[in-house]
Amino acid sequence: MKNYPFQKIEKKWTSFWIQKKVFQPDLKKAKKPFYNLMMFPYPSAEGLHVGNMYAFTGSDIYGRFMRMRGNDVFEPIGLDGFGIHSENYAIKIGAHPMKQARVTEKNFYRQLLMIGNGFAWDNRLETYDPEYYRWTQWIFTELFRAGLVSRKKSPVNWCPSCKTVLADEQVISGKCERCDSEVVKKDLEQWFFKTTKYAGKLLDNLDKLDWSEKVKIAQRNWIGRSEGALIKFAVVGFKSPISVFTTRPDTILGATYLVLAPESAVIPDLQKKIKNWGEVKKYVEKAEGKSEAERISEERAKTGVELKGVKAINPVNNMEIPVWVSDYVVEGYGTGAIMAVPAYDERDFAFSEKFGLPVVKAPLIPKEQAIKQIKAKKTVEYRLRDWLISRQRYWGPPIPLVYCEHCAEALKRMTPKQAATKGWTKGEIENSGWIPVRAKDLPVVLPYVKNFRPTGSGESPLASLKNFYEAKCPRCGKTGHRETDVSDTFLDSAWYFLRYPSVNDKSLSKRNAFDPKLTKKWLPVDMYLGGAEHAVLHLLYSRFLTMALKDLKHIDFEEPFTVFHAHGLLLKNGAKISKSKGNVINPDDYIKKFGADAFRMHLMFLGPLEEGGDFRDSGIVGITRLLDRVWNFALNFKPGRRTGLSEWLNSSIKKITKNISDLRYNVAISELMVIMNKFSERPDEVTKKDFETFVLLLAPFAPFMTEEIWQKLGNKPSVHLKSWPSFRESAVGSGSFEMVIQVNGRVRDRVEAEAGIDAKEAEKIALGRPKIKTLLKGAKPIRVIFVEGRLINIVA
RNA sequence: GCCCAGGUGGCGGAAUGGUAUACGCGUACGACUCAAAAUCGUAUGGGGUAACUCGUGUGGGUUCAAGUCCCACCCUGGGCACCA
Repeated sequence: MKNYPFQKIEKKWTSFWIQKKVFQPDLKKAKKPFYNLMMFPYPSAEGLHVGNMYAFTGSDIYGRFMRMRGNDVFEPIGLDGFGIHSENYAIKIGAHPMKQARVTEKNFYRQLLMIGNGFAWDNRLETYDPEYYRWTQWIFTELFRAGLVSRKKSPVNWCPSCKTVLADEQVISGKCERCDSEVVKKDLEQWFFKTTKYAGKLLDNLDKLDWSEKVKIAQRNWIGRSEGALIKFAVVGFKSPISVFTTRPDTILGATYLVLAPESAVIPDLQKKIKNWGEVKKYVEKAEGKSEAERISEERAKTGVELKGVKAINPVNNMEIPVWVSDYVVEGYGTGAIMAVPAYDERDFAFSEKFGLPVVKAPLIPKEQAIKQIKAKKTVEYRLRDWLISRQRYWGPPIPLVYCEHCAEALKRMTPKQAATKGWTKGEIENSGWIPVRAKDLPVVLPYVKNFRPTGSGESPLASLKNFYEAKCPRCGKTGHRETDVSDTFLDSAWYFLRYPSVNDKSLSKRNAFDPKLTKKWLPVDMYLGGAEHAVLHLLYSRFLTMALKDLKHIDFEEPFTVFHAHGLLLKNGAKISKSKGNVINPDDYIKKFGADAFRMHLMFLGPLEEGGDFRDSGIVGITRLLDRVWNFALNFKPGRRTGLSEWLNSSIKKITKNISDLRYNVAISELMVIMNKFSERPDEVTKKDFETFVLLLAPFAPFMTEEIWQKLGNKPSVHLKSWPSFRESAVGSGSFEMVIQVNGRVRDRVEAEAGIDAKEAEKIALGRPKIKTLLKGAKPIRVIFVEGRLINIVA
């Protein structure tokens, strides 16, 4: 028994594949394009995490399978190396992110080459490459011009450790998605993408997508659609009413007070009427300073202050009811004001209990009737918020806007309509004075800044560079100042899949973010694989951006990923892998020791890809044993005579094909083991074709060894471009089967029977068995159930 | 609290309502060896000498037949969380 010399063979085929561009499809001429993609990694750590290897291998096996099934598979790779994660890592190790990027890039590509994936290396991209981010900035300006970007002052999430604002999606249970610090609220003016404009479409389209169900559910919950009504409550002695949103207009008779969010603009408006203004002001200020975590830690104990002197009128019965302010009502959802119905709402009930407010169990009215009676307006509300895109950091694409006072002044002298006819864009009119940099002047290059660390002042480090922020207005040419914030990393990754097909054509890249023809041919992505943790981050942002780009007529589809599957989590000895636990697995060590094929197969054998697996060192020998056996079988192979083995192989091909399609690679591998066991038992019955079939079935899992064996068998490389073995759906009914004989549902006997027999014949055989005779003691069967080719059950 | 996913040998995990524990790890014994490793072979859910019997988180139910379907509950993992 010889050990498989993986080092030599891996080296040989790695260079062969690259030289011959085996996995580089002709993007223009491909007949059956299949875009197979795994979420690209962010190179923030020492090297590729074993979790990345796990996911990439899972994706690659699918890609190789689809290639052998006759598709032109495009499997690109790149790095998401721009942004806060890479910058934080650079800070941690005391390097400059611009220099560090080159170091990590080299290491990541080395590792990604090692695992033997069929990547289209010519199309790789890095998000920090100015040739890439010029188009990230271009997308920003396109959305800006179309009125999908707005500058708003609002209470936003601020991470005190990362010293920047964050989007809602990047706050996980009150903590920063990157560094786990508690996030606080700050009132700041920031740039937002209007994701809420697409809330309805983002939700409705989910039904049409072939995605992991849990991810769709997470998105549905995040978007949070509620049908309800807006109800106006007049305020005694005040001109404008207070508008509330409710999903239960039918409970209006039980509405005994109103509650406003502390941030509600209605409160300052009512200042003159509020008799206890000092107390109210104090409460509002305190509530605004609370962090998310603080609000949670208070276990929902209700606090609040009555706005004394303010009375609202319940429109259904004209009762005067008090108005309160409390932080259990949130600004930014509905109108930031509610009607409290303590008899029908738990939270309102708790509040009433605490402050001794009346609980009126009033009769309910049918919803439609209630809406009509109080002249309410039916509406749909979404939980989804706009995407906060500004970051007060260094390592990202500068937001390509210039503020120009002259243009702001000019706009003031026009109505929006007039401005529009004069060629001002929607975004420029909405955000007076802000002018996007023209496409031909992009990219706005990120300058080298020695002191790149975040300042914490609410401004990016770029704000300290006069020669950066001083800029000519793209519209009037007078001196203005640049926006100095950079954009969110998630914007970089929200469109990279659009860029891949177009990336290697350098002449093209100067003109287009994505070539229309190539985009039409290759997109949307046919198979996307990645982590479920991106359910409401990357996956939602990408969907939004794709919809926006479609509406701007840059692409002709609105969903980026036709199929998406989430891979599971890889554990080590039952525990989560983390640096703090010290159980990090370095893939390099394993590949060096066992070879890439063994490492790939070991990872995939742990469990179904979508459920993850538990990595234990002990298990890998099962795979190396298999590979050594295959290798030795190949070395000693002498073609055998054709027998029943070929027939039996048919069902194995069928099983393996089905299990790969379902991403159940663990079961496919076990079936490969079954075949090898059978081959070892009866080596002189294995024909050349049988063995070649096996090699083809093994190829997606062990790309290096199978390539070598394929050549040893006298075939031309590459095995990975050959056709997947075919199979017949139904087994040919020949020979015999083991018939199980049950009595009252219990297995009592087994007998070899002819394949084609019917129920009557089966019954005759069964009743003739001595064991069954004894059991029945002469009793006549009440009923006999026969399952063809499997079993017979005698009910007595 | 709500919403998902899941509880199967010592372990990772298989099982179109039809032979529970495939495949692999581990363990035991045997072969080879001076010996060990590697490799190969055999066995391996519990109880029982055996016939047999009990077994897929718990308790019910449907069915000729339930790990699989239905009802109730327990536990674990994940997500959301004062969204009116």
